[in-house]
Amino acid sequence: MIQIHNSLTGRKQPLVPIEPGHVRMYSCGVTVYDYFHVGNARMLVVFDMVSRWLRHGGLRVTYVRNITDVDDKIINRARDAGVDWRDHAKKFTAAMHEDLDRLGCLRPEKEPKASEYIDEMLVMIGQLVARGYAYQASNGDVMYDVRKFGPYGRLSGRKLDDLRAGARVEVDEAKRDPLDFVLWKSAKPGEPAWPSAWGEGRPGWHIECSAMSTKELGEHFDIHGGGLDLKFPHHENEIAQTCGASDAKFAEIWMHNGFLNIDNEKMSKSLGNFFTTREVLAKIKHPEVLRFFLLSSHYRGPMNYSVDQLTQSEAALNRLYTALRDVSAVGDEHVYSPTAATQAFQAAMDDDFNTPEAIAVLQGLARDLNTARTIPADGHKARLLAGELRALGGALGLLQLPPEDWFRCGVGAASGLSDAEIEARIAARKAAKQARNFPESDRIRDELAAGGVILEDKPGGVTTWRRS
RNA sequence: GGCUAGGUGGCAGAAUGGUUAUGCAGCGGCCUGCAAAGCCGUCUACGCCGGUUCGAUUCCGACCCUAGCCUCCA
Repeated sequence: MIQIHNSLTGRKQPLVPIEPGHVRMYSCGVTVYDYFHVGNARMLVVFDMVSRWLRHGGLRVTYVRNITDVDDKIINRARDAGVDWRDHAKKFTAAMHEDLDRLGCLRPEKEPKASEYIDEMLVMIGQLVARGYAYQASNGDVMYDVRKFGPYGRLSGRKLDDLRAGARVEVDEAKRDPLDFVLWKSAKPGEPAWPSAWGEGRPGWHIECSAMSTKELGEHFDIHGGGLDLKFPHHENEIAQTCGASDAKFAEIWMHNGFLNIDNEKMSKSLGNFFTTREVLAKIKHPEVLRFFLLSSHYRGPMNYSVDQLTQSEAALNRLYTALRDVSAVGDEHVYSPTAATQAFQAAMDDDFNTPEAIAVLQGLARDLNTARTIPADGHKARLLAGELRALGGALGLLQLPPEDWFRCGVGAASGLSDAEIEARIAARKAAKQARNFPESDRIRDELAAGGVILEDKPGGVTTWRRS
């Protein structure tokens, strides 16, 4: 039984799908106004991991992750670039898909775009107005009246009065309460606008997720997720909207991933201390390094981004792929008999997706595998362990490359020596070694090392290599 | 000010009321022409102060510190 920490209650609870055997989950994706940053990548990888693990357990999963393609930032960026906002959003949607594919994130069942759900949003706003939860303010905007929604603040554990005591609330004469938020913004010249009962305008940010999740998953579904920064006010507002419009039960479990920090400060676009996923991918050996890094600490905790951390992740993957090297090339790697490792892995993942613990299990498995492969009689055992390691890694979206591909890619792969040149150097070294001309063979090895190629002599005169 | 999450060994990062996390780094050994990789062994912990307990890093309370939210943000 999978236990999940529910942000709504602050406790773990068993996942009992509303519809037996079928989990419906929604996560708030990104706003496509620029390349997404590594902090966004964390959320995207985390919920990809969640959906994978649920499927791994035999559940049918309908995963919906939205794309916000109508928003102030997009409109502003498009205007600055002198292009239509739709084209701007399309460009960065395509870029997002490229980067996500490289990170090994599977496509969700559905990726609704806000601009395609305007009608649904207007229906929901209409329901909110009709039921007295929303009003049209003097400036034409349609506002949500938070005082009317009793449970407001439940998710974030706040009371309206506490929030007001914060004092830094904006002054907006049009609002009945400073925390009232916009459902529908009245049109301004030059901005995208749609006709509505409240005049031409465009949606506020929060309403899109209520409309899209309801349309695609229904009013009552299993998991709703996103970054911790969306807990308040975005998710709080979503609850107010969806539940206000129809007495919906909405999401059973709310999941929030922690921040990716840099220098122990939150990485965010407004602070300017961020790296785009694209930049990071260009600097590392393989996108799997970033995926591994993002899964190497528990999803709810904070984690710190640093080059050193990425290097450690790369080293960890080197170790795992080294264990798989050569062994996995033999036999059917999908056939294996689960050992205690599979059980431990499953227990870790079932306990609120404890990926660091699960990764530790993989590392223990790698040790057993390394031991088995040094014993000739254990060849079969080694193959089974390799199969198990790959299968478990696959549950996290890791370790799916042929090991040789992993070792041959690297920062020097494009600019340095070609594979053929390396092989030629190795042959020359082998000749020198056979002539017991060790100074020469060592010179060749050092030369290759300087070019980022590390040699490893194996029994039987075989030399393998890898790029550092 | 209100609310939330944390403080674990050189670094990263889990579990756990008494017993090895795991990886990297260090040290010793095996293997190797020497390396690399691997294997074996090994050293560095549990913010501070009280309490509960036969026993607490683990439970309870106070305190200190850090980060985050309270304004767009994964």
